[in-house]
Amino acid sequence: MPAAQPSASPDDTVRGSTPQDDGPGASRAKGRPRSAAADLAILDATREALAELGWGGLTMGHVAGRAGVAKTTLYRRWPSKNELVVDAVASLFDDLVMPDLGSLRADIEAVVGQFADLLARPETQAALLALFAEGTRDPHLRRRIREAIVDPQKRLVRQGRAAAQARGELEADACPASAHEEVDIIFDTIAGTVEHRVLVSGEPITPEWTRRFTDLLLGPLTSG
Amino acid sequence: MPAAQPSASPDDTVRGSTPQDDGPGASRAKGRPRSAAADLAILDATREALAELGWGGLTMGHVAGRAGVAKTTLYRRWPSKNELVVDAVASLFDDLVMPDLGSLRADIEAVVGQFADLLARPETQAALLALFAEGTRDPHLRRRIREAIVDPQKRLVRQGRAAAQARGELEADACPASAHEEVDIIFDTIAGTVEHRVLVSGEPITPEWTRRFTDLLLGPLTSG
DNA sequence: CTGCTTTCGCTACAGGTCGTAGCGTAACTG
DNA sequence: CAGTTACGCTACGACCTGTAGCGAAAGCAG
Repeated sequence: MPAAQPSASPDDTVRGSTPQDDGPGASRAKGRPRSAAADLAILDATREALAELGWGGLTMGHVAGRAGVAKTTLYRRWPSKNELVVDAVASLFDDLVMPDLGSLRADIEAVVGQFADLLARPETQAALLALFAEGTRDPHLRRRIREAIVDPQKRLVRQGRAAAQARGELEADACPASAHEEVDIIFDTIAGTVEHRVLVSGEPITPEWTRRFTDLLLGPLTSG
Repeated sequence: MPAAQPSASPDDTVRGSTPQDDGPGASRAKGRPRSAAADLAILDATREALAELGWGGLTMGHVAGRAGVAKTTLYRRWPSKNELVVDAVASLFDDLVMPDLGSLRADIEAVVGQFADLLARPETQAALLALFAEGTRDPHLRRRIREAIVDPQKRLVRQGRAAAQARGELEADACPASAHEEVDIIFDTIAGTVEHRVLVSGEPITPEWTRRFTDLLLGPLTSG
């Protein structure tokens, strides 16, 4: 087990979505630069392998071969399979958008539908729960997952609430702290429920199901 | 609690949790019987190893050594790590009970609290999401997980609804099919949300959070 | 008691993955 | 040009998997 920093690499990539995300002014232009094409090839190969072979079938050697890179090149950028998959999957979640369709119900149903479609993709299915599982044992990885995948999507809840408040469907926030808690609860509820329905129960998200689930969410929001 | 039954039935099936569940008509009681003590030792060792080393650190060889059994004995009963862990973890979920505290709100909050406590245990944390992840790629395993772990807990929702209906807090079910869908939605919502909060967001289930989450659930249930 | 059957613990094995090290070469900078 | 870094390749020890073979043990039928 990698007890300590395994990478003596000069840049410890513990942040943004791209491994060689050299910050502004980070004068990293001394030797041969890392190939950006290799990054894309590796991330693409990771998503493909994820969809084809699943989490358990994905190996660093396979990804390297498929991407046309040496295995050592892979390890030079990502210290482990977990971190690699976080970056490979994170971008998929950026396609989610808050549509603003004119009513809170329509907005919720639209977002639930988008999330269901995302969870129907084999890459996502193979990676998401496995990453979450690894994250329960590795606080650093969990933080990375939250920063790259989970937390950015909370914008959807905030945008939806703001739109509904502008329409008068929801009251304005009493205090910021309470609003923050509310956003967290709504987010955990939508994300957790849809994930459980699709990935654990293994049953599809139908329009009928979405309608009933939205009924559940809308009750307290609209009544008080 | 498989008390050593000296009776004729050598295979006291505990809801199919017995390893390598030979179907009906399987010839038994011919040669040397399998050691029941070994089963218990293996399942205990599995839970211990899960808590100590996590899902990734758990290996068949390690479990065998810790249980004082040969590795071949382990493979003779469970074909893979996944199936072993299903059985090792399933029993933990049987402790959940529906208390019937006199109000639907109190009942929900109590069950959420129990589930949160269960998810706080390291064995559960290490195993649950990893099993779910494996289940997304293996329909047979997913079915086993549902039968052994997930579906049995839906009784809690049914019992809670029945008690609330007896109290007059909820209307009687219109039609059985609709009631079944309702139970599924409630279950996926409670299980998924609490799991997401604890295992993904990594934040604790406080009484305050439980109260707000119950508000969310209670809205539509009580209003109609 | 004597076979028959099955399980048990042990050892060994081939196959695969991990993560690292070493090498010579390629690319880019000052 | 020298200096620095990335690259592809090969090889390696360590580990886990799942199976096979062996002799011994534990039951049951006669």
